[in-house]
Order: sequence, then structure tokens, then C-alpha cells
Amino acid sequence: MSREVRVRFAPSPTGALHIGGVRTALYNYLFAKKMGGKFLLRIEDTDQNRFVPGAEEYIRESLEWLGISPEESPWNPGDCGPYRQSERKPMYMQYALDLIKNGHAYYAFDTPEELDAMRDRLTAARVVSPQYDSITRTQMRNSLTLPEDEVKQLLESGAHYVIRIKIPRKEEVRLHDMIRGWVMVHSSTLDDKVLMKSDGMPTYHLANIVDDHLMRITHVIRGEEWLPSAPLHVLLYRYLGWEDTMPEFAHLPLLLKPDGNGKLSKRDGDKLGFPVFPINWTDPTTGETASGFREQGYLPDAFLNFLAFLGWNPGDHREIFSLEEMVEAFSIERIGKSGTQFDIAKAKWYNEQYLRAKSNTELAGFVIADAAAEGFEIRHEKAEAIVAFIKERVTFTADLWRESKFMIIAPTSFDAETASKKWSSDAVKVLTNYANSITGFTGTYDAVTAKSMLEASAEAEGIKLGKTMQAVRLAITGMGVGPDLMEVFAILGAKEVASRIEFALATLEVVG
RNA sequence: GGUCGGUUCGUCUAGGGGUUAGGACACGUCCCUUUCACGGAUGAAACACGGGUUCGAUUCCCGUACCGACUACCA
Repeated sequence: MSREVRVRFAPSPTGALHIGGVRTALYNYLFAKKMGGKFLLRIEDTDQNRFVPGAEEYIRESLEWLGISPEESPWNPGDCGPYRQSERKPMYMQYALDLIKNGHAYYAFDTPEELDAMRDRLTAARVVSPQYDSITRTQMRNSLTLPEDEVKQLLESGAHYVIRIKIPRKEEVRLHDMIRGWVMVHSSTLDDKVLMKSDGMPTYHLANIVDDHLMRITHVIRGEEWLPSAPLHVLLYRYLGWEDTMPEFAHLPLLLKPDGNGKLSKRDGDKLGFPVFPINWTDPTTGETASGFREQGYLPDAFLNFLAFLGWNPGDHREIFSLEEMVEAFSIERIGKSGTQFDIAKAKWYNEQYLRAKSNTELAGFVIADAAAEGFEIRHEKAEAIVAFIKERVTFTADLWRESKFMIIAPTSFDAETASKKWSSDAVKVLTNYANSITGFTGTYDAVTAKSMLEASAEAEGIKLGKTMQAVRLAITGMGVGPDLMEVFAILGAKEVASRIEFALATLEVVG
């Protein structure tokens, strides 16, 4: 009988979660859902020094915004708690001790200075990779080299020590990766990694294996930066006697900077001209805020869709996927092997697609809210009408108000370039005539009527309307470009149109 | 330096022993149009290099180059 699929996202709370982490969480989520399994979240806070307050809450809020919250987590525990490694501290030592008992780990008493000295010595002797390994451990102060009673005495006297794994001298370590296939590493290139630190906390490596085992994790889906330590993890499963339930590994290709030069990192902040975080993050020590996709105006579904395609594709030509559709189409086999450069233009395109797919009613809400923030009240019906014909020209929801502003607020100035090129005596004639003709107008002023009346004015003056349209636009909107002008007329209403024309006629002068 | 991983248009990618190497973003041109945008059409644009294997290699193998990750009592 096969086990229930259980995957986990295991961030450490060292600051904001960056989009690479979000993508890892997303793939874990998609895989869990696809397989009818569970998606859990575990906080890996074994490094007390790097803990950043608020980071955990940030992670939670980010995932909630995106709708990919874990089913088991510190704030929603299942039966494998606690879900913070710091709270699991007492659980790890016994496994480290087991390893020592079985001859797969040992105590090491070397001070940081001694370790430095060892590395310096090795470097001076031109050893290619100075490390604490099967060779060097014979010259260090550990339970392998020290007499038994001295080790006992050191331990009893409370001396600082760490527990290191004893990597075999000559052994081919094989590991299977669902994305990369078999990867072979020789144990002689591995070092005796610290498993338990002198503060009594486990390192990532031990804690990760113990917790994945205890939490019955079946698939480890994580970033490629973990590939080099995966052989160590395989060894740990073996020495702990858990090889038969060892999870499958899938190491995800890295998210690269737009120039392809190095992986995207938290420290990139806003330097690249776009956010690297899902939502705003304010650094608790510096107080600086780095922007997030949410605050930049990205829709969660669009952002998710974009992110999913950074390294994965469904194998056909479809590009737009709801979260549910992604779950349906997802498979680890279709994840690529090579690093993926981040291209913000594609993210914008996705946002435009999702924005346009939204109902006018929903979009109207953004315009109303943004206008209200500036003290303008817009009726929902009007907002809907506005949004209906400008939504195809915007990228973000915040653009909606910016693009519709001119329909609420009459222009007080006019684009100089358009004015100098297009404002003509013909335009003045047509507009004067038009203003007069609509002043007493009482019929239905829709786009068609507005246009036929304008055509009539042009004809009455013996002027071709086409030649003056730009000037008309300028008079009404103050700008040279914009959406369909006759629709604008209809939304403004005859009275407002007339009043704007009068203002323009009084303000603009024909040059040349 | 060492270990591991990777390499198809500028970018995300499909494909895979015989293809006009396909799509999307971005870009150019044209059409639509009072402008801009949308939309439609269209164009330019890629198998890193060298050897092998083979009738045939972009695809398989080896090597080289380049890129990246890792190389802490950090994760």
C-alpha cells in the first residue's frame, strides 16, 4: 500500500520570503493537491542568530494572499507538531546519539580557532579542498582520536562540543532526483558535517531529516541549492535506519536575475526594478520597506500563473491557468532542469490578461476606492461604465483610476505639444458650434448621438471632422491620447462636455 | 580551486535520430482606428563548440567552453 503523499515547504524565518521560495511553496502545493495529499509548512528556525521577528507571519500572509496555505503549519497544527524546529529541540539529540552509538557520528571538541588553524594549515599545504573529513578528523580533537576516558571527562565537565557525521572514506553515494535522474557523488568529497551544534540545536541537515521522517514526508521538493547536500541527507536516512521510507527528491531549477547572472536573492530588494517579494516587507531593524507584488498591483492568480511557468509548463500551448487548472495539469516530470531568468514583462502581461478577465463590477470597486481616497465620489454604475472601456489599456488595478481620472476631473491644463500641433481655427469653429448645439440638448446623449451631433457641427462649418478630432480630444481631456472619445462624451454627459469646451475655448490660443 | 548541476530565438519554453525546429512575452511592419490601447495579420530571431556513433545528429556518447549552485557550529 502506498503512503499518503505529504510534502512540505520549510522556510527559515530570516526575513521576507522571496519569489523563489514562493515558487517552491507553489510547486509543493500543486503536487500535494494533484496527488490528493497534504501540503505542510515547517519553520526551520534552528539558527537563533538569524531569526527575524515577523518573518513567520510574513510567510503566512504571503501564502494566504496567494491562496496556497498549508494544511498543517505552526498556526494550524496537524498531528506532527510542533511545526517550529526550535520547539522540537528536545527531539533531535536522541537521533544524534543513535548515530554515535552506531558508529556513524562522533563528538568533536575543536574550537573555532582550531578549525580555522586546520583550514589554514591545509590551505598552506595546497590541499585542494580543506575540510573536516575522513583524513583530517584523525588530527583533530574528537571522540575518534581522544582516549575514551578523556572524552567522557570532557562531556561531563560540560565542555563545548558538536556532533559530526562520520562520512565513510570511500563510497559511491547514489541519489535519485525526479527532475535530474540519478546523481552520483563520491563520499571522499563530502565533509563531516556538524549535526548538533554546541548550543544544543541541530543543524539544518539533522533537523530536516528527522522532521521529514517524523512528519511522514514522501517527497522533498526544494531549490537546487540543496542538491550538493542531498547525498549527505541520503546517508543520514540510511544511518538512521529510515532508508525504506526515504522521500523522493526533486531539486528545482533556480530563479535567476534578469541578466542571468546569479540567482535571485532577498538582497536584490527593489534594485532590479521590480519586487522580489510577494508582499511588502519592512525590515524590523532598518525600517526600510521593500515592495511586494501585491502592493505593486499584481493579482494573486496572475502572479501565481506567472510563477508556475518559471520552470514548468503543461506541454501544450496553453498559458492561462487558474490555480485549479494548474493542479490538474501539474506534474514534476514537466519541470525543467535549467535555471530560469526572471522577466518582469511577462509578469505584466499575465496581470493584464487576468485584469481584463475580471468583471466590470469587480473592477469598478478599485476605481471607486481609489477615487474616494482622493476625495471623489463615483457612483458604481458610472464606475462600471468607465472601467468597461478602459480596462484594456491598463496593467494594474491601480492604473484604472489613473486612466479614468480625466473623466471625473475636468482638465485645468492642456498638453502643450498637442495644443501647438492640433489646436486650429477650424477646431475652434467646430467646437463653438458643437457647444451651442448641445447646450439645450435634452435627448439621450449616448456615444452615437454625441458623434452624429459633432459631425453635424463640422458639416455646418464646412470642415472635415477628422482633421479636428485631436483638438476636440484635447479640449475635453487635456490630452492628446486616450480611449474612444465618443464613449467619453457619453460618460461625461452633454452638460459637462459643453462646459469643458467653453473652458478650452477660453484657455487655448491658436498659434501659427 | 574542488564537487555537483545546467546549456533550443533577447526571455519563458515545446520538440526530439530525418521537422519549413512550434508557441508565448518583448521587438519591427501592416490592417483596424480621430489618437493611444485592444484585436487581427505578418516579420526578424535559437539547437554553445569540437569529436564520435549513424545512411542521417539539434536530439545519443565523449570532450571543451561558458553559466550556475555548493564548498559555515546558515538554512
